[in-house]
Amino acid sequence: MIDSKDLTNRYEEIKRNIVNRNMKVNLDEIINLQSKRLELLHAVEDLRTQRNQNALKMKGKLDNTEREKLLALGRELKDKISENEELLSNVEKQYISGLRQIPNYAHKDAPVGKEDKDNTAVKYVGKPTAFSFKPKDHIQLGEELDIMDFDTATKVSGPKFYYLKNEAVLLQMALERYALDIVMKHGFTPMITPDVAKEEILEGIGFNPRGEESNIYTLEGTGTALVGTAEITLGGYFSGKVFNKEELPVKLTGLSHCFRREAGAAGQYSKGLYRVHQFSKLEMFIFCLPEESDSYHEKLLSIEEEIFGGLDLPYRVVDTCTGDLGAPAYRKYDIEAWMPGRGENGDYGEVTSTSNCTDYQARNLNIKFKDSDGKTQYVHMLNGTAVAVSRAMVAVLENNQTADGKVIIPKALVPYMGIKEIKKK
RNA sequence: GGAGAUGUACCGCAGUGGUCUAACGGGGCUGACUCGAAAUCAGCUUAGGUGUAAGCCUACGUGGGUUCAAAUCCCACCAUCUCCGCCA
Repeated sequence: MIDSKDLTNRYEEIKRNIVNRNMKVNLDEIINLQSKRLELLHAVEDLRTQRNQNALKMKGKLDNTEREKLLALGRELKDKISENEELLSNVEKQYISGLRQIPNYAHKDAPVGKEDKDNTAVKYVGKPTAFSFKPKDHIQLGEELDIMDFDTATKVSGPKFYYLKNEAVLLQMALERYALDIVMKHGFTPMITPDVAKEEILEGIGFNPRGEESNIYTLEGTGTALVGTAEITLGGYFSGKVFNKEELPVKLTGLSHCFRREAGAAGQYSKGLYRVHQFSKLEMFIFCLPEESDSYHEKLLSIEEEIFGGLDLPYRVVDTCTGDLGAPAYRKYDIEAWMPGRGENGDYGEVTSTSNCTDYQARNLNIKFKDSDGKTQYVHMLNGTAVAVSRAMVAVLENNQTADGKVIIPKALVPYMGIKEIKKK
């Protein structure tokens, strides 16, 4: 969430930002709750002071009438306190949940727009792959090469699940290891993270585990959920932590499964491996000083480009518009790879995403650093995809197919796979 | 899953109803002594909220309860350790 003091200090800016992000938040009501909360807090604190002083008077020996008087007052205060505390806690809950609805500020250069159409392509690398034949999509390739099985997965697990077989298994592991080596080279600590997280962590990162809109699978009765990304477990890793200034930046990279409900997602653009309930992803995460987060964000993007560019795949970089940012993000870049089997004649499809969430998540998760003068401030937190295996696989297979139905393995992956091509059995 | 023990501030640990404003020790910081260091001595050293400020309020694993008053008593839960059972 944002700093509660900003509600009045930066009122106009917050209001404009909510509009730019195409969100509906009743800011005035939240401000109203804030002052109501403060009023009740003062009342409760005043009553507690009276209670404490009254109790203090009863320490020593007292005569009976005096004692009875103090006891009566104590009882009266006790009732008043619990009455007011209940009011306070109700108002507080509403206030906090309102405060959490307010999105992060947006970077001044983030394009203003309502939906993904308004995202700005800032860079093109390579040209859409040209074929002398009609290219197949990855689903057809996967079946013909006997490396994927969607139908059986639907029978066993339901729609939007998949089995990988044979070379696709090697390809998944090769992609993970290839990306891991690059990310480690940049000083990230490798981790394999839990695939389950507590709801308070999910919410701190900015995911809503509850409700129809939620993209998260909750584990009933446990207070936990399956993670949609290792961003959750990497970001939650330091919840409650106070860093010394010299300890920053901390750079982590985590490999995890990712589970997403994707309720209602269907159609041409979601087929096959592109949108699935479960996939594997290597995620990068940085905790840093506020003044450094913009430059680390650029750094995360450049690592993503190094990974994707290294596979010789055509892609573009997109600067995400305000309406498409997601509440915690201050700025977000996506890499969209060319996918020849997407849509009628091929299209770009998102393969990575990197966000600078500034102090928005840190305030929820209480992650700070101690300045040289001993003051504490919230850290800035950034995340970025190193490789989302299923989507990377779509791009690799579809771009590297040949007229005779084979797939040529990108040079960078050959050492990790031990083979140069995938052909029919 | 069963039995027992433990959970207190950066670390260790004391505290079984009211000066707990959380002792004591370690560590850290500042200063004195010293050419400098060690040793020694003195002082400081949890976080959040609220208030112009003095101050006040909150937090002793978490959540409830009892009481005029809870680190302390009661209930539930969580975590850690030891032993047993099961298990990749």
